[in-house]
Amino acid sequence: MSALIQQLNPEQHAAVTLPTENALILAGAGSGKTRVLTTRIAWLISTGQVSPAGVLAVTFTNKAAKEMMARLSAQLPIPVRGMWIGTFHGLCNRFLRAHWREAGLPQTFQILDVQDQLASIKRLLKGLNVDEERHPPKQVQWFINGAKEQGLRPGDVQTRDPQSRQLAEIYLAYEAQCTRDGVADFAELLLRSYEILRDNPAIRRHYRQRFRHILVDEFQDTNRLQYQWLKLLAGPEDAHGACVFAVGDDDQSIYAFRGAHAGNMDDYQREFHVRHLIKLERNYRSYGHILDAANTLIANNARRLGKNLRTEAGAGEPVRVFEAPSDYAEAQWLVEEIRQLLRDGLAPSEIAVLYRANALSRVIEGALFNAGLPYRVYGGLRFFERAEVKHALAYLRLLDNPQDDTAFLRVVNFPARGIGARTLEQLQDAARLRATPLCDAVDALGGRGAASLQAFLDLVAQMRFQTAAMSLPDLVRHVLEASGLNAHYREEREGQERLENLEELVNAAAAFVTQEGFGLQAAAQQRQALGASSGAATEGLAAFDGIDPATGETLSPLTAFLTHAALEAGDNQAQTGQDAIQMMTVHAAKGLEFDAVFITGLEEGLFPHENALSEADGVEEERRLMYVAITRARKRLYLSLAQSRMLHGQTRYNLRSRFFDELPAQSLKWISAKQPGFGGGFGADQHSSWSDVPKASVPSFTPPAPKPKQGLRTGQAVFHNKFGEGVVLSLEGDGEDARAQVRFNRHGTKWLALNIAKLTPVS
DNA sequence: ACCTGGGTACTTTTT
DNA sequence: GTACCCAGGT
Repeated sequence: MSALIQQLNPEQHAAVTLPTENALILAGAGSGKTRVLTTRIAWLISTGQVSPAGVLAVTFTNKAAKEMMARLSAQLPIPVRGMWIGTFHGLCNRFLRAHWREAGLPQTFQILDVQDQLASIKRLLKGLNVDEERHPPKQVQWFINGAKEQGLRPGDVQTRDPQSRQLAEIYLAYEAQCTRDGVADFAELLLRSYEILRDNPAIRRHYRQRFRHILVDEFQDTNRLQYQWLKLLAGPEDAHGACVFAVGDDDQSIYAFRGAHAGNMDDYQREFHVRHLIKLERNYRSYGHILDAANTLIANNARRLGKNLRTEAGAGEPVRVFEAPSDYAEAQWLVEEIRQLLRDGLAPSEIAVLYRANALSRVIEGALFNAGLPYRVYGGLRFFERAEVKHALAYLRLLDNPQDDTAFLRVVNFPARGIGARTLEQLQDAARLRATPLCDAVDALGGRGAASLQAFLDLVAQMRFQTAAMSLPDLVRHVLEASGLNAHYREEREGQERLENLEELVNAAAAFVTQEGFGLQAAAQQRQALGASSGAATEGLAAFDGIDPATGETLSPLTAFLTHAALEAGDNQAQTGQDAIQMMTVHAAKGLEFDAVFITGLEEGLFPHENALSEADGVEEERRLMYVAITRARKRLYLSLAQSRMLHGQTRYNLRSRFFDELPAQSLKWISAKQPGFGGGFGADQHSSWSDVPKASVPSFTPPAPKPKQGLRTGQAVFHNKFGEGVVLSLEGDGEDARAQVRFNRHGTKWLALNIAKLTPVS
């Protein structure tokens, strides 16, 4: 332990060994934030100031929580699994599983993700006969989540005008529907936990006595409700209050659009009487020019707590800037620069291409693909959000809770079993009339529809019976077969990938069982090791995940797995297993670092984004976003922009981003190609040929060059492979070594390596 | 049950 | 440009 402490720099050391009082650590990018957090916990425990059970550490992402647990278990010889380390939602879920009675939830309540919630709202609006023009489901969803994140129930919502009055009514009906279904949405997990703590003195007292130290990661990202929750949990400073250790960086606050309130940092300092504000300003990540760029840029923001990153690593290479005539040329330049970096020995995964909006990835992806460079695009659907996986999960949810109408409607007729829209409408009417879940209204119907519905219920009941004694992976496999999902996708032409995902779901279930160490024995051992249960939990309060305080029963593996699926949506792309160039939005890059970083599309309207210009503090948030992007780079940073770019179906001519005027000229090197446009090679010598493009020059509008004619054009060829038949949209290269963008159906395109001889020209 | 055409939106996103 | 949703037709 003392060795760990000694490795810290003076700032970090001061933070880790702070006395027991509320503190705020202003942790700059790359300043060893996670290290300080985990070492603080390790220090507190190893010096006997707190037991592992007395620590609560909260993060925003599962990734951060896992990272913290991994590092902590490397530092301390204690089982970390049972500690209260997790995301806000994960910890609140754990809390609600223990106090499901007080929460008024079924013990096996399921969690609605964003998709489920929207489906639930759509169903509700139909039932209420609400005009979807007047109240678009998305807006209703936004309203409800917004209200919950401010701690407001339907009765607390301001209802001055008819519009908001109706929204409040919908909110009320939505709550009733969730209760009937036995489900909770994400915001509900937090709000209900908050309310239990607020309204139940015994529970509040228990947790306040238990958690002596509360540590918060990414504090600048907390929303109002999360802050109030922390305040309630910590309790008053004088009496039995916990000690709060908040770590954050106001300059990296980029989530205001989803309710993050960086002002919580000011409130926290005031309301928690913070005496020690420690700044971690020594950066261990980037070279000097990169940090100079970051520091100079962010200094343009008015309201800051104030911080300046420094390094002892030297100045390094200047930041390279490239202004391309078009988005296409920008991508070509990118390819050449990346090739050079790879020649220099950089691993592909150490190169990141960042952009402000996902739409910008397309051109770049095309260029990388055609160049034969391996890449991975982050974003899009995550594993547990895929349609086929959601279908499977819906069956699993029905096993657990037949009243889950969202799950019911999702699969009642999938795979198709002759239950039409009219039958379902009748069923929903009947259920509404009786105020029961759909499964309890089937007997109200007659005719063929009723028989089909009954057959569905029987199917689910049969699955429940058959799987009762099965292990979780076996259960999942059985449901995939018995439900007909596997058969359905085996039949389908393009079902191969979906089948693989379903198989992956079985693997995920198996991995989950292994990881969680299911069974009472493991849980009991964990409790014992932490020395938590006997003392505090004798009050009848559970200490651990999924343990019913009254009966001591653990959650079933199935319920736990479903919770896991909702709370942790998984990776957003199948692992290629290949070392690949990383492509992602700037938001997605937060918390990551790479040897070389490209920030693309640095144009007015794009970055800063035009929508942000009209919002209060919008430009400041964009600037913070740019700050985050810059500070991702360790060794090399590239900035690029295009004078013209195809966006929303039309060519736009954007001006150079204002951020260039806010960067230190001495840290930038403007480069340009000898032959801008197409066909001009951006050879290796380009990298040393700096041009003298003056920084403030107005970009000249080069008319977009015609796209080079390369092989066949859109719709002129058909391609066959295992995916089926597809239309070639664009083609590069020749012979057996061609690459093409192929559209296989009306839903999306794929880039493929193919042999031109295999193409069938369209007559 | 499946296909097709029209209409629309389109910044960022974790849980 | 294009991705997605929904309505209405086959």
